[in-house]
Amino acid sequence: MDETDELLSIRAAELYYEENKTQDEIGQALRLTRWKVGRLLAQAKQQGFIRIEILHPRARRLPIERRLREERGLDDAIVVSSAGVSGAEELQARTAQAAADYLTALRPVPRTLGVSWGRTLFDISQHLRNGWATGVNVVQINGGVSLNRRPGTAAATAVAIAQKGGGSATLLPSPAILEHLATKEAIESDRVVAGVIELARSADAYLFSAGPADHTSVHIESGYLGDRDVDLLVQKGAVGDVVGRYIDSDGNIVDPALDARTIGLTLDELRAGPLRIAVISGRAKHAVADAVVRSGLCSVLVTDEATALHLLDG
Amino acid sequence: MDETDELLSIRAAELYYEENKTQDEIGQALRLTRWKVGRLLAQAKQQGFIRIEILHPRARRLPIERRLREERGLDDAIVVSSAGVSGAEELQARTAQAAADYLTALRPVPRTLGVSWGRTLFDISQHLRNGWATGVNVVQINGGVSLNRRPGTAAATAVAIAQKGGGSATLLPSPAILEHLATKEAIESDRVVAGVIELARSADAYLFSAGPADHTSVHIESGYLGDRDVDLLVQKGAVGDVVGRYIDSDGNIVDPALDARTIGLTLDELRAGPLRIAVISGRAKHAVADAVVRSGLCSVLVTDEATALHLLDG
DNA sequence: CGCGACGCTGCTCATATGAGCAGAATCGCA
DNA sequence: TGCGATTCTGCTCATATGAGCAGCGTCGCG
Repeated sequence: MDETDELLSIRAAELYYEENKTQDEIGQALRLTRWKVGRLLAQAKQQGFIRIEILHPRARRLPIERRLREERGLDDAIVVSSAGVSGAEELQARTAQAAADYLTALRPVPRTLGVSWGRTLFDISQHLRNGWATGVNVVQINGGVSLNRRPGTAAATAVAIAQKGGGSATLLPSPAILEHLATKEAIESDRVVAGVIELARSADAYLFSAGPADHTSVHIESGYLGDRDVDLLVQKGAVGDVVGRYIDSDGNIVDPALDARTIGLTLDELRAGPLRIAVISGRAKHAVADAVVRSGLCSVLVTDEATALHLLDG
Repeated sequence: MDETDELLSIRAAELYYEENKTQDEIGQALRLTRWKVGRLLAQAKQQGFIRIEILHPRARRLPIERRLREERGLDDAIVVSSAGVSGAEELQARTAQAAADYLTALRPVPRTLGVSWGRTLFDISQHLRNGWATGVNVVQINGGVSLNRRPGTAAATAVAIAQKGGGSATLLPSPAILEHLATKEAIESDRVVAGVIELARSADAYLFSAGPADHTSVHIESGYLGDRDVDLLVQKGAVGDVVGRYIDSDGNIVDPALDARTIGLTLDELRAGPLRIAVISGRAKHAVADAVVRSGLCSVLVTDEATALHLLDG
């Protein structure tokens, strides 16, 4: 397109999109045939001069979702729009809402849903409507009894999801990470705990998030790990954690000893699930989102636009 | 529009604008008639959920231009888009380009064009094409021999506009502001100077900018005023200057004594011109732009989107 | 200078879309 | 509950738009 046509296409676009003139009227104004106007508008679009945004908290980016499915091999992807977002927490809320919407629309409705816990999962539980399902049983897939915070946020999440879905929750009564391997093995061999994990293994779907490998991690907040521990994990290549297990950028466990002291489904058990919905958003989680997708931990990803574009274009 | 319809309208908009589906196809996908889809899309637009931007350095905002004409009584207005602008200087460049475009398209072509000088006018002169007019005579309308900077930027501006327009420039060989009233009167009574000012009074069109009343003012840079002087002017209510004359928010001269020492057209003489094109953009000039428009100093305004919106919505 | 190839123009025709309207459904109020 | 008022729905019809195509001009190359 030469200079003159480029300028004309902009003038035409202004009249078409801002003034709602017909292509015929624009032709008269610019002394062009209406066909020429149509072609100029097509060129303007094709050259990317026209940007159309949908400004709404529930808006999604379907073309990006398609690319995630096609280029990253996901079964499904939900990408919320970042258009007009004020701050990071708004993006979290939008993503949580989208995850809740996805769960609600999910067919067939899972009879047993395995869930992790954390800030993201809690948000999702809050965004779910009462009656989002009828009779969903929720089971925790990793340990989550908090050590120093008000106990029960993990439990509250699972219970809320279950109650609003007209079912009941099965809690995993255990800390996330134990200090000694022996303790972990003892807890794991407990009848109740073993039963819960067994139930978790057989869930129809998993819903989980991932945490960043930095000092904002919920594991530090909960007292399972110290700043020091996280620094060491990062040194070993950790980009974040999934169900309490720290992984590197390829999705491999970075510290097998630590992993052995972590209660809940293993990553391979998680990966064996038929439907694995990961909900991951925010700048800090770009790297771990990539690792989760790369290693096939999730089959469905709910995320924000910026994270999605990071996964696609680096 | 209730919650359900709002959500549906967003889904429809995604399919329509991002996936290029027809309303009929969307109807099938969402189990709606195509008429319902059309109505949902109309509602989405009307509620402002759909934003269409034209991303191009030459893009203008026609609806805002119309409002400026209608609500601020301008004969014409040119508003450049701020969409996708990286920094302040890009906005200046866009505005200067728009002013150059406006001059080039101006009919009838003015035989004599009165110009002020400054950063903005210089930019315009650079953006004009060679041969933008044939035989335009340019005359300076205010004094502009710089005291401490390389002399001639003012002259270079007028000369460039004239040369590219196939005409010649008449310079006003005088400083902008004199220290003593007597000196000013002496210079003004000089045959040559008086002749130039007389020619300036009879120009077919004026092209000028305005400066902010702050320490970035070109009058400080040129040595006509000190930081102290400007502070005093601001105290007296100055919002900026036009052709070297400082005005308050109603367009009145704030310091008559200073004004009397300023060489060039008076504001009333400027206001008497048949076509008065002001080119004003940038955050710092919002107040002075308002004063210029409010007091009828310009009949045509070339500006940026943010400044225009400031003039319209405060 | 001649000739083929390419791109651009203005058209016809098919399709997509918006305006307007009559009947159906819903609402509000007694 | 009944009834008028209002909104909503699905339609017809007019219009706007995009696809495709033949003719023209222009360009590059021999």
